[in-house]
Formats: sequence, structure tokens, C-alpha cells
Amino acid sequence: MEKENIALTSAEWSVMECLWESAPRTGRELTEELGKTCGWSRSTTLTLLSRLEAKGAVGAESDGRVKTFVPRVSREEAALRETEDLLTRAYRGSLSLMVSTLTKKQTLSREELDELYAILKQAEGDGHA
Amino acid sequence: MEKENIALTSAEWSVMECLWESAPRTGRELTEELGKTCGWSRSTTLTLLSRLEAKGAVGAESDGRVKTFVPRVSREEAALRETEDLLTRAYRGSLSLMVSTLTKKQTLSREELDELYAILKQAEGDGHA
DNA sequence: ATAGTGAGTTTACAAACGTAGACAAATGGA
DNA sequence: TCCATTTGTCTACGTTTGTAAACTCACTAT
Repeated sequence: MEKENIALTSAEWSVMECLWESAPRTGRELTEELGKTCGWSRSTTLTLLSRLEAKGAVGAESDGRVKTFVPRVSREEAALRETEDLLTRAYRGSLSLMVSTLTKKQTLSREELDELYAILKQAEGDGHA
Repeated sequence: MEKENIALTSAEWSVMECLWESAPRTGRELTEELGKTCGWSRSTTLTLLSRLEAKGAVGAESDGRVKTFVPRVSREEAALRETEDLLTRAYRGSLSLMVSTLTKKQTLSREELDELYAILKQAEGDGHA
């Protein structure tokens, strides 16, 4: 019953982002950081945290009156889920179609290109391993 | 003033899908097809069509009491928009991060790989053009 | 005790979504 | 004519999402 079909909304992504960046964080730290980066009020962050806890995306532990949160889904899982979704919906599952659509619109930096080549080479290796 | 910031919801994608597949279609044809493929009631399809018309994603023309619809945004535009969105949200804008996440989960076919290499080479060319 | 503070929980609310029933105008028969 | 049908518009309603104020409980300095 490991239902990893947890979808994150865009606001929730921001929260997870924070948690992925640094593991156990208290509500305090999170509201502070998100207040700064997203301009959210304390309540907003706490509400999101509750919703995320409810859907199992984050775990919480109470030490006294302070709660500590940890991510329950990895960034990879979350990202992968959404990406596959988009890939299917918008590109009929073709990764190359997606990449070409992107490169047609924006130029990739030398760095990005090199990284991509490396990734492909790597993937190639895995293929006939 | 071409504001192509038109975002499509998942239900709307289904409608657009229909329109991209075959150009001018009447409401009749659309409700029929979507009723079949998505199990939607007539109203649902028509409502979505209105909303899409409202946000400029489709154009409509009335011949008598029958309306004919055409897509106003291309699949590429729509796909690109969402992809950039996802890229920013889930991968901090890094295409290579996205690709590596995908390749880690599913193996790319030789074909897909070749296509990707070709796309990169192409992109490389554009870069220092 | 007593008034602030800090921390989390409840309640709230508008906009967006997914869905669809009710309704009106036109139209084609009977 | 008068009804049934076709086609599109209005109205509607529960849920999700983004945002946050209000409230409550524990703790601390006076």
C-alpha cells in the first residue's frame, strides 16, 4: 500500500524545496525561510505544512510544543511523478520531443550541454549493461 | 500583443488534444468524441470549450446556430509553457537535472538516445551561431 | 498572578477546477 | 400549429489551491 501518487501543488513545492534542502527543520525555521523567500505569512507556511503532512508528503514529530518536519517523499520521486505526467500528456511520452521543443526556444549553455552529453553517455552505458 | 501565457488545465488538455488532432470541429463533434474518450457529459465539454475560448486558447465561429472551434495555441506552445513551468518548479530550471532524473528511472531506447544526441548537436550549433 | 511571546491549530475565503443540470432559441417534422 | 430535438448559454455545486487572520496553549520575565 505504498501509494507514492502524491502530487504536489506549486505552493507545496516551495515548502518541500525547503525541506529537501535541509533535513529536519522546525516550523519556526520553515516559516522564517519561506516568509523570506516566498513572502508568505507564518500561517500560510504552517497551513501548507499541515496539508503536506495530511497527504503524507512530510512527516512531523513533536518535541514539546515544537514540531519538527522531515520530507517523506524525495525530490526525485516528486519530480519524476510530475515529469512523467507531463511527458505523457504533452509529448506522448517522447523525451526527445520534449527536449527538442525546449532547445528550439532557448539556447543551452555550454555547461548544460556538457552535462547532458555526460548523462546520455551514462544512460547509454546502463542500457547494454 | 501576443500574451501566450495561456495555461491549460488537465481537462482542458483533453479538449485541445481533440482540436489539435483535427482542425475545425463543431461542438457536436467535440462533445461526441469527448463523451466517448473521457466519459464527459455534453455540458462538460461545452463548458470547457467556453472557458478555453474565454482564455483565448481556442477560436470559435458561428455558422447559424452551430459553432465551429479551432485551436488558437499550438500544442508546442502549450507544451513548452508547461514544461518550462515544471522545469523551474521541480528542477530549478536545470534541463540536465530533469533528464538525469528520468534516465535514472527508465532506460532510453537506442532510438531515443540517437535522437537526443542529434538534438544536442543541433543545439550546440545554434549556440555559437 | 500576569501580561507578553512563541508555536501550532482552526476557521475563512476567494479564485480555479471538474462536472453537469436547467434553460432558451431554433428547427424539423407530424 | 405544436411538439420533440438539437445546440449553445447560464447557473450551480463540491473540491482544491493560495493565503492568512483568529484563536489557543504553554512559557517567561515582572
